Amino acid sequence: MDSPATPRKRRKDARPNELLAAALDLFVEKGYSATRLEDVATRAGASKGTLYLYFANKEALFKAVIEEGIIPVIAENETIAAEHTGSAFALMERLIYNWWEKIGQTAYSGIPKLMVAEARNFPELAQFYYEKVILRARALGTQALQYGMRSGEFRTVDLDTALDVIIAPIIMLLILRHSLYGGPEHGPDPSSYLKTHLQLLAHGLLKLDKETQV
Amino acid sequence: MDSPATPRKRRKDARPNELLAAALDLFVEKGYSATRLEDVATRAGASKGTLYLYFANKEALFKAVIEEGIIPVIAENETIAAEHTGSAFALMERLIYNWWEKIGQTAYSGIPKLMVAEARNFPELAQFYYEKVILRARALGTQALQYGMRSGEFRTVDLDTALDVIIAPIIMLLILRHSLYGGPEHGPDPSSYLKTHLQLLAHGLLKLDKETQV
Amino acid sequence: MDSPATPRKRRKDARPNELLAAALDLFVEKGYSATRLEDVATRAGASKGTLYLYFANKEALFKAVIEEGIIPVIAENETIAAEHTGSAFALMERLIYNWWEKIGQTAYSGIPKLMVAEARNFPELAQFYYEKVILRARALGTQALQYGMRSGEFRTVDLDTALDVIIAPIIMLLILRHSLYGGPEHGPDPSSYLKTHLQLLAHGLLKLDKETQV
Amino acid sequence: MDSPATPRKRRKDARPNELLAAALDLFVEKGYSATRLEDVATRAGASKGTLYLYFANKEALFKAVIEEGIIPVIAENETIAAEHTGSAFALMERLIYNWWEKIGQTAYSGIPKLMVAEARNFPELAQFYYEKVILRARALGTQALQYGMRSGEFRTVDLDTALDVIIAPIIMLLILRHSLYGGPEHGPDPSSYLKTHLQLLAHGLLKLDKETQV
DNA sequence: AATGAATGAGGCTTCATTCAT
DNA sequence: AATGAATGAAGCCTCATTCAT
Repeated sequence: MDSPATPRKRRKDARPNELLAAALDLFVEKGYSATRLEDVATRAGASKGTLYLYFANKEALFKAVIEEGIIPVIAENETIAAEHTGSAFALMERLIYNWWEKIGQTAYSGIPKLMVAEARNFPELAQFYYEKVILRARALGTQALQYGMRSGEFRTVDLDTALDVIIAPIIMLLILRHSLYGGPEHGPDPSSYLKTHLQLLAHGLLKLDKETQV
Repeated sequence: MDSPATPRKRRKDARPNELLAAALDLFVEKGYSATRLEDVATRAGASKGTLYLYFANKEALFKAVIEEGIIPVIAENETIAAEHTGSAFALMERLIYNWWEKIGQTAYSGIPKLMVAEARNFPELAQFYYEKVILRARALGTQALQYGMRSGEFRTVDLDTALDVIIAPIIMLLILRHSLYGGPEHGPDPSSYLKTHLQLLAHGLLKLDKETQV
Repeated sequence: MDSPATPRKRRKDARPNELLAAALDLFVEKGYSATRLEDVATRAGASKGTLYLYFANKEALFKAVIEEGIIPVIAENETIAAEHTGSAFALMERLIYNWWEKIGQTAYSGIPKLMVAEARNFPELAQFYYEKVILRARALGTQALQYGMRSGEFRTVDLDTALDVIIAPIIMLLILRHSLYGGPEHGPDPSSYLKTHLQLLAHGLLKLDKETQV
Repeated sequence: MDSPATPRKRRKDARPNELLAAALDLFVEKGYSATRLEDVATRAGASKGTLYLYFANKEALFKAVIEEGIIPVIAENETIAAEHTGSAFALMERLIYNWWEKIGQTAYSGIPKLMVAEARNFPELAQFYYEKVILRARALGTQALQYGMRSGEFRTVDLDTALDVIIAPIIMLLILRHSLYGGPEHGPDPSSYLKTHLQLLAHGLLKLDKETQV
């Protein structure tokens, strides 16, 4: 009944997403600098010129990739945190596992490594990522830590530093899988890595009388 | 007899080191790809041609930087481990602090970030770094963990994964200081960061009855 | 009977003129080469494709602009010359002032500069303009000069050269207003410029005993 | 005895001038925009990259052309004016003829047309040319006119406008030879054109009782 | 041992023109 | 009659590497 849009029209609507998907793949594989826009276009089945119909330049393309793929997950986590009832540690687990599912297990997992790699040479991108992603993500972590400290569930720790130390292994896992270990299929096994990390955290963060929790 | 070399001779011998120092600075600041050999030469007070007298190409220059600066520290840590007497945790601390002193507080601190950033695009470099640096460094960590587990000081953990989780925040600290936080003078404060990390580790790794240790 | 065309019909007929008007504006502002057809279409409220319905290509569009705007003024001046009675100098004044009014005070004033700027790179356009505009305009000037010389009103001068020297400041006025002086609203004041020019001409061309004329 | 520099050295010293000469030719032939730097290099017997050893970019190359070729002539005319003794009209003639000889009869004669053609699209170049060339050249003309008016040799005229009208045919002569007339070898004959212009000027500018002069 | 001039492949971006709808 | 998505050739500029001196 509702005959699908004409092929032509379908194509048009799909193009930006096809380009974004191709861009994500290549940015993750090669990094920002080394990704050639022609390759992005070709992988999306388009020509160089077509890409410029949808994105003003390389930088805009990259920002769009972030905007489409990373920021919605941050927003999701904000909702999770807002609606959470239960222990602070459980909240941290949920935030970490949701992030892992939506970012860590997808091609987006390569973005943090990319940012780390190119931030110094592309301050504009670094600024964008810092404001739109890092600040919002850290705010969530801070929230969870404060919640746990106030409720007496966690020991008292320095917020910023503890957050750094908690986040580091997670980011590092992403980074390793996309750099020295040569592709997400190699490197440490994520699920045991995360379990180990959370276990160490449980022992490290929780007060002694809660030692029995995992 | 032991008369110092003539100034001329001194100069000549110094050239490669001047070039290596300049290369280190620029590699760390810009990354491998974005570092221009002309800038390296200029910073060393030499000409582009001269650089090619001492190093076959960009890759050889980079490998020489690693060879001169990183590998000796690994060797030092191997000696520390071999000669260590005392608790396993104390050994881990010594290894970590020596690494921090010799790498973390020098320009070499930028190398891990660089490797992480460019490994995928320069497999030859990645291979070199993996074999000469990563494998040897991990062997040391494995050693310390095994030692602690055998002696009953540490809980039983999966060696590789635990090592990953232990190393991650240290590497991450280096990485952050050289990327998103825009220079080693920014980012988390290293000493409290490391202290926090070791503290969490102490709680996470040590068996319960040792909980009183720091 | 003479019912006005339907709005639809009106619109349709207006399209080419809207496109020509937009093209004139942009050609004058940017020059031929630097004018983007997409901008022309957009300014006319149409799409790029539509433009190609009415004009085979950029060149055809440009020729149409000339055909619509410049050539009719030449034709007008031919009528003025044919019907003129009075002094030769008065004829020259009328031709110059009519040109000034119809071309110099409109967006068409930018065309001579454009032609001068691009003639070498677009010989086809140069040829067109030379035949359709320059030759016909010069013929009029020649006519007026001959008329004045035959009647004894003007000194004897070399026709072609005198014509060049007479025309030059007028064209130059147009050119300046569209180039270095950055827009028709700047540059020399046209009316005093033209008056000065005609005054110098009067003194230069007229025989001594007519010195009292302006 | 003084053996010539080595061919290599010779080459090196000559390169910038060879490039400037090639650039002048092509800028004059094609205009600024349409000149391809690769063509400039090729014409100078060099490669694209070599050009960038000497000039930072297209703009710098163009400015260097002006700096080398036009500005010295302005300076020369400033000296002529400063040292002139004789009639104001004679000074104007000397300035015009020197300009004609050094600019009008060389490839530099194409520069004014280029500037007129591209000023709007390259404001940076326009600014440069206006300040370094136009203002200085006009100052000279103003000087000569004032001198003649003060001495009673010239009628009283509005300085700026008169200057415009006097300069226009000269610039126009250059322009025509480089645009519609398709090359400096065509167009009006310069010497009779200039003579005619000066003659009209003499009649137009000089007071009546000097009418006998040429 | 040292220089630095020269090269040319490679990447981002623009825009006239085409054509399926 | 109108659209606007798509193409791809072309131009500016960078930089690792070579080599004559």
